[in-house]
Amino acid sequence: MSQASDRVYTALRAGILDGRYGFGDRLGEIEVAADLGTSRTPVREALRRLGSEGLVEVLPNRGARVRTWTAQDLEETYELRAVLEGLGARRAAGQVTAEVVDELAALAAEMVTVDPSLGHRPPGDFADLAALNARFHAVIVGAAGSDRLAATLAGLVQLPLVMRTYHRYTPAALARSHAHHHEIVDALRAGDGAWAESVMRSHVLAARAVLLASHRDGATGTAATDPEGQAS
Amino acid sequence: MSQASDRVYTALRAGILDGRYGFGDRLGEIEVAADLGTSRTPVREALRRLGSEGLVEVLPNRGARVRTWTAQDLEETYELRAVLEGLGARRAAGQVTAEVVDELAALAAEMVTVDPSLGHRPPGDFADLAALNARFHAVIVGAAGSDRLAATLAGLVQLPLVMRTYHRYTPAALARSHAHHHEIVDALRAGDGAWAESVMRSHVLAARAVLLASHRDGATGTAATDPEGQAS
DNA sequence: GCGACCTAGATTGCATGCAATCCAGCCCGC
DNA sequence: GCGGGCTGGATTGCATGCAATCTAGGTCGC
Repeated sequence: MSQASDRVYTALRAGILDGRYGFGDRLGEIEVAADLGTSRTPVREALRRLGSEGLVEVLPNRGARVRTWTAQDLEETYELRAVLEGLGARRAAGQVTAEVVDELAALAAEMVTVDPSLGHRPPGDFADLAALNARFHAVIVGAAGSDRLAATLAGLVQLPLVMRTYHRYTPAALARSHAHHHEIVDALRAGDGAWAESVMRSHVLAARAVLLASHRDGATGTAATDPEGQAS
Repeated sequence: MSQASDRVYTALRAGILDGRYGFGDRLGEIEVAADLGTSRTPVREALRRLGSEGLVEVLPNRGARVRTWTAQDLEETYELRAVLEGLGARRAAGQVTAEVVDELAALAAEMVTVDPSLGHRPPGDFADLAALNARFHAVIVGAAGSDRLAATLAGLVQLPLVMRTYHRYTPAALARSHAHHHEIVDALRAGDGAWAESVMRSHVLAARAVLLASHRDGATGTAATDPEGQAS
């Protein structure tokens, strides 16, 4: 992490995710290097890395730009996540420990207590909810015990982060999301892989529906001033 | 492709897949650069790229080495492929054209005619079979029409290539593989997504069983002198 | 007036020099 | 004899110079 290359990667990634760099913005090597006080070499490496993760597109001899997302990109990504997170939940159900289930139950419960739509936070303040949700999903993927699955998913979760997903949820959709979380915990505690997989798939596909609906309503998803707020 | 970085990437990838570089071999930047007649910069880029695809592991300040595969790596990778290629088959069933189905049928038929175990090729000559099989799967993924799925799978198919999979198939397993191919074609022609998905999953999981069995029998999978021969 | 060509500036891609880090072997002390 | 520390060699990581490529603007011809 003291490596310059990693610093540049982290900085660029954060800049894209919180909207400092908007969709389609050019990322010139010289410009970025100057901004971050380093040389072009680590910047090149970071850009290639971000390119392989799908956050930026690099054109030969023409530099890199922040990738723009179409409705189809959203749909494909969430379809993949539904399948892969479903697989993760199924695997987790077969080997998760009681301690981890308890942790997940605590996370699910806490998410309800920080839901702005339920009056526990100022309206629009989804920061805590998003963080807890991310952790909830991360714990399940971890409990699946497949490094390969975790790595594959890591390359897909990037996209939702820039969309400030939670801001698009209606209170009803949020309530459904909470219900899903609790149901997933129950399925895992029961050791029922098929159940856990099924609920997880529903959970992700429901998130996809929310995003697609809001996408159709003209919200282009240009990440604005708000760093957090991704869901599912 | 005239780009030096791409040339190095292709050369290294080929070298790993056909066993010129064995599992665990060190890939020094200077050494590789000298071998390929270029400088260290494009070599570095190629190594990072191969690292993100899982073919080599790069350790900070310690260089890159060809990744070694455990039984668990095999299992996880094939589990992911089963799910993802199943998804691809399901999507393809809903939108594939008659022309593409005909092409797949032709590929499936031709695979039978080049099967060494059926006496149509010298024993052990799986080159044509492997090439046709790769094309068969690629056509289906293409027919699924999801760039994101194709990209995700591309990062997973790397592994089987080094294992010379087909050499481990028994004649009975090969016959089953052919039967799967024909059944997938039938399911696609019928537009039956659930059927196509199910058969494709069986197909990949059967391949996993072959690999795992042969892995247990002490075959470490160190790709030897034979460039081709991957299956499913 | 419009379009193709050409040139200039800028940017990426590659090569190479230098500093930081790591590993192996050796030496010294116990 | 054995273990810890240290030093030398080698290798990676970063910085920077140079060549190749691309884009933009203008100019010339029609």
